[in-house]
Amino acid sequence: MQERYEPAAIEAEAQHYWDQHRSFEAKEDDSRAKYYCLCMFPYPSGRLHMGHVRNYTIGDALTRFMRMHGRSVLQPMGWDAFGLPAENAAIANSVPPAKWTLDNIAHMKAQLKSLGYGLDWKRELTTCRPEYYRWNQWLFLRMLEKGIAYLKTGVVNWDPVDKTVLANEQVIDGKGWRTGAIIEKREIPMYYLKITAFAEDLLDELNRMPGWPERVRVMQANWIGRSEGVRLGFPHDIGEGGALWVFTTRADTIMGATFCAVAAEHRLADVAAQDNPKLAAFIEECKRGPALEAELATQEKKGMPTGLNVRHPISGEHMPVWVGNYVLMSYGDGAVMGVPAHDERDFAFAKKYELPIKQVIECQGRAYSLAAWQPWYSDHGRCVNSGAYDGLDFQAAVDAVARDLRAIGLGEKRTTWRLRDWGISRQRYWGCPIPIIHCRDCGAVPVPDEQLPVILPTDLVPDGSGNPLLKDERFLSVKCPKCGVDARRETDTMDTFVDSSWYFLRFACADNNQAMLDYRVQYWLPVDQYIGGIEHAILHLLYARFWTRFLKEIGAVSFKEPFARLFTQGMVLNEVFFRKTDSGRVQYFNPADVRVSAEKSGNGSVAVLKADGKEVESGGVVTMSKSKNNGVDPQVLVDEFGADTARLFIMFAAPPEQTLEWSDEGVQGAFRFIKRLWKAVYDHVASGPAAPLDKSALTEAQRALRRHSHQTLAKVTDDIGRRRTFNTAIAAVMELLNGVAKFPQAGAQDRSVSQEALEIAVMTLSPIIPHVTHALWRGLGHVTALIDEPWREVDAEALQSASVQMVVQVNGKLRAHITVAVGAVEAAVRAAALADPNVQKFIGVSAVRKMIIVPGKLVNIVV
RNA sequence: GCCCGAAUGGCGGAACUGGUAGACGCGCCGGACUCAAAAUCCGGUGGUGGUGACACCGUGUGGGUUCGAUUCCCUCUUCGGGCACCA
Repeated sequence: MQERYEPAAIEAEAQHYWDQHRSFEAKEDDSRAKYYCLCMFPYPSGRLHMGHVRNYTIGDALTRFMRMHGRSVLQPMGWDAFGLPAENAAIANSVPPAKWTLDNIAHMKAQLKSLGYGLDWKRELTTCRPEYYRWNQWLFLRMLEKGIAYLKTGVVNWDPVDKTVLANEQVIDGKGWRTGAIIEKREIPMYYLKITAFAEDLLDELNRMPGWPERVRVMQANWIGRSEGVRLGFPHDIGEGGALWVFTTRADTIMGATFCAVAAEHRLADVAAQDNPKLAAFIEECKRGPALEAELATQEKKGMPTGLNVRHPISGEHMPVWVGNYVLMSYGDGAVMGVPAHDERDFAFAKKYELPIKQVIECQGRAYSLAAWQPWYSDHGRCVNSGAYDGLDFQAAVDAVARDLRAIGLGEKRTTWRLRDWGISRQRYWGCPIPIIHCRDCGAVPVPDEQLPVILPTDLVPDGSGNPLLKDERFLSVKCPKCGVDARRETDTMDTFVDSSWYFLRFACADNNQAMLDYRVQYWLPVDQYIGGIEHAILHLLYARFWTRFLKEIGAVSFKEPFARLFTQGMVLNEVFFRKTDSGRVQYFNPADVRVSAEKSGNGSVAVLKADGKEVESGGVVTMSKSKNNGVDPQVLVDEFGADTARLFIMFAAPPEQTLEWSDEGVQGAFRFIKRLWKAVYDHVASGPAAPLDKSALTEAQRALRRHSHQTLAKVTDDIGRRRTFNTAIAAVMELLNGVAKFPQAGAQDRSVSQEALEIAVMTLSPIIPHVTHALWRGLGHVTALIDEPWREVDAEALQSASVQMVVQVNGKLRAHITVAVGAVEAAVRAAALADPNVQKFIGVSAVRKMIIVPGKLVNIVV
C-alpha cells in the first residue's frame, strides 16, 4: 500500500475493476430479492450539474448498500433526449438538434463514468432514438383505439414573431420569453390524453402510498382537485330553449342566486354577441386574457350583460346572464350562479355592477351588511330567506336542493375535478412524431402498426421560423393507409413528458425490438426506490402513474403504481455575486472568480473580483443556475480532488432532502477526511498484519473501542437503510476514526481491535466513497473486492457493557452524572443519585417529593 | 387568499419515541513542525459572571401541558415551496 492518497489513479483502478467484473450488470435472478433503484434520467443539456451529482450519488449509495445486502440490483441510466433546448441550440449554432444532443450525451456519459456510479450501461436508452420512441407511437395508437387519446380543438400560446407555439412556462407576463412579443391565443386541433378518466383512482391511491413523501401526495391531491357539489340547470328559451348548466359546491345558497355568469368562450356568450358588437369586443378581450400586468395583479372583475335571461330553477324568477372575466371555461360547465351574499367574487361583481345581493345563510349571530365583504360571509350556516329550506344546515340543505332539482330534471350531485386532460401535441420539430396521416377523403388516419416507427428526420436545422417538418417533403409525403391517395403526415410531435412517462419500464427490456415490454418487467418493477427533484412532484410523476394505469388496463403490466418509494432530494445552492452596470443591467460573476475575505474586526465580509480586485455585491444564497452564473462545475471538482471527495461533500453537507449550500471549505474538509482515513489505514498496515481478534481476552479500553465500532456499524446501517440520512452516517464514521486515532497501538490485541474498527469504517463508507474504500479494503489485507463483500453483521456481544452512565436532575435541571452497573436495582440507583454531593447541595433542606427514574438513562429528583 | 414545510452557536448541521442541547464538519483562536509558507498534527471554541470548582441564561415570539419541551398544543413573526378568480 502506498503512503500518498492519489485519487486519480485509485479511482481509475476501481472503475476498471467494476467494469471488468461487470459488477453492476443487472441479472434477473429468481433466487434473490431484487432492488430496482432509479434516479430521474437527465436531459442532455451538455454537462452534468451539481443537482445531477447529488441525485445520482444518493441513488448510487443506496444501490451499493443494497447490493452488499445481497439484493439483485438494477441501477440504469438513460437520456431524456427530445426537447426545446436542442432546437434553440440548433438555431444559435446551425447544427441539427440530433448532433447537438448526441454529442452532449457522449460527454455526459463520460462524466457519469468518472464519478464511479454503479450503472448498468447495457440497458442505456435514449428517447430520441426510433428503437425507443416507436413504442410511444405504438401505445398512442392503442390509446386512440380505447378512446383515451382523442382529437379536440385546443387553445395554444402563439408567438407571432417566432411563428411558433409556446409552452405556458415560456410565456412571461403575457409575452414570449425569447421575442418579448405579446402572445396570442390560437385555437388549433390537438391530441389529448384522457387522464381525467383515471382521476378518481389517481387520487384515492395516494392514500395507500406510504413510501411517498406526504408533501408530494398533498401536491398531487391538490392538483387533481376533487370537488363535491351539485350540477344544476337554469332553464331558458334562448334559441331552441334548454338550460344553462352550472356547477356549485354551495347548492345550499341557491335561493340567494341573483344572476348567472358565463365564460367568454361559453355558447350563450357567442349567441348574445351575434347582434351586439360591444359584447363581441368584450368577449375578444377576455379571450386574449389579461394582457396588462396591472390587470393580472389586481385581478379586477369585469363583466358585461348579455341581455339574455334564465329562470331560477326553484323560484322561477328571471335572472340576467352576464359574461364574466372571472369565469373559467375549463372548469365545470364554464358558467356559475352568482350568489353575491356568500361568495367573495360574486360579491365584488355584484357591487361593481349594482346587482341585487340577498342573504340566505345566517351568520352565527353576526350582522350581515351589504356595504363591505366580510370573510365569514362564506362560512357554512343555517338557511334563512330560503322558503322550504329555512333552518336546514349545510349538508341537509345541499341534499334537499339536489333531491328537489333531480325530481324536475334540473340537477344532480356531481364530482368535479380540477385536473384536465393532457394535451400532448407540440408544434415542434424535435420530438416524437404523432403517428397520424391526414387524407383529403378519410380525414385523420392512424398509421398502421406495421408501418411504425414514423421516423423523425435527424438532419433538419430549425431556423426560428416554425417547425421545419412543414417544409420537408420527404417526411410529409405519404399515401393514405385507407384509400391509397396522396396524403400528408401529421407534423406535430408529442410533448416530451410522454417520453418520460414509461422509460422506467423500458429499462427492464431495453433490448427488445419486438415488443414494448416483456416478462422481465415482471421481475424488476415496480421501482423500489425512485429519486429525483421535487420540481417533478406533479407533472412527471402524475403522468407516469397515468401511463402505468393505462398499460395495466391493456394487460401490459400487472401493477398500477410504478414507484413504490419516492425520494425527493433538495436543491443545490450557492452564493451569487453581481454588479450593476451603468445602464442598470445586472452582471453576475461566478463565485470561482470572486474572493471573499472576512473582515476581522467588522461583522461583514468583502467580496472582490479576482480579475480586477474591485468589489462585487453579494446577493445571498440561491439555487445554482445559469442565469445567476453561480454554478460549480462538477468536472473541475473531480479533476482537482477526485470523485470520492465530490461524493463525500455532497452527502455530508446537508440531509439529502434539504437544500445544500455549496462551500469550498466544506469540500476541503471532505478531502481532508479522506486523506486522514487513508493515513490511518496506512499507518496501521505499515507495522504488518494484525493478529486475529481474541474476544475473550480484551481490556476495558479494547472493549470500549469494539463497542464503538459496532455501535457505529449499527448506526450507519440504520441511517442508510431506514432513515436515508447519509450526513449522520458519515458523522458517525468520523467519530469512530477519531476514536481509532486516540487509541494506543501498544499490544497485538490493540492492533486487532483497530483492524476491526478500520474495516468497519471502510466498509460503512464504501457506498458513499467507493473508490478509495475499494483500495483501502485491499490495503487492509483482503484479496476480495469490497463491493462483493456482504455487509457486516453487528456483534451483539460487542455492544454489551458492564456499567452505564446516568444523568441526575434536580427539578429537571442537570446536576450530576453517576455511573451504575447495568441492570442495577432501582434502590441502588436512587441511593447513588442522592449520594452525589452536587445533588445534595441542590436538594438542601427541601423534602424529596418524587423521584422519576428512566432505567439506564436518567434520574429526576423533584423537591 | 388557501395548503404544506422550516426557524438551533460565527456558518452547514446533530439531538430518531418528551429525557445530558450544540454530535460531526467548516471557520476562528492558541500551540507543535518549518528559515518561512503551505500541508499535517495537538489543544480550545454558545453567551454572561468567576482565578477556579461552578452558577445563571440559551433552540424565531408570546403562552400552555408536563417531574422534565428543540421535540406535543395554541398565538404571532419571518423565510421557503405548492396552488391560485376551481364556483
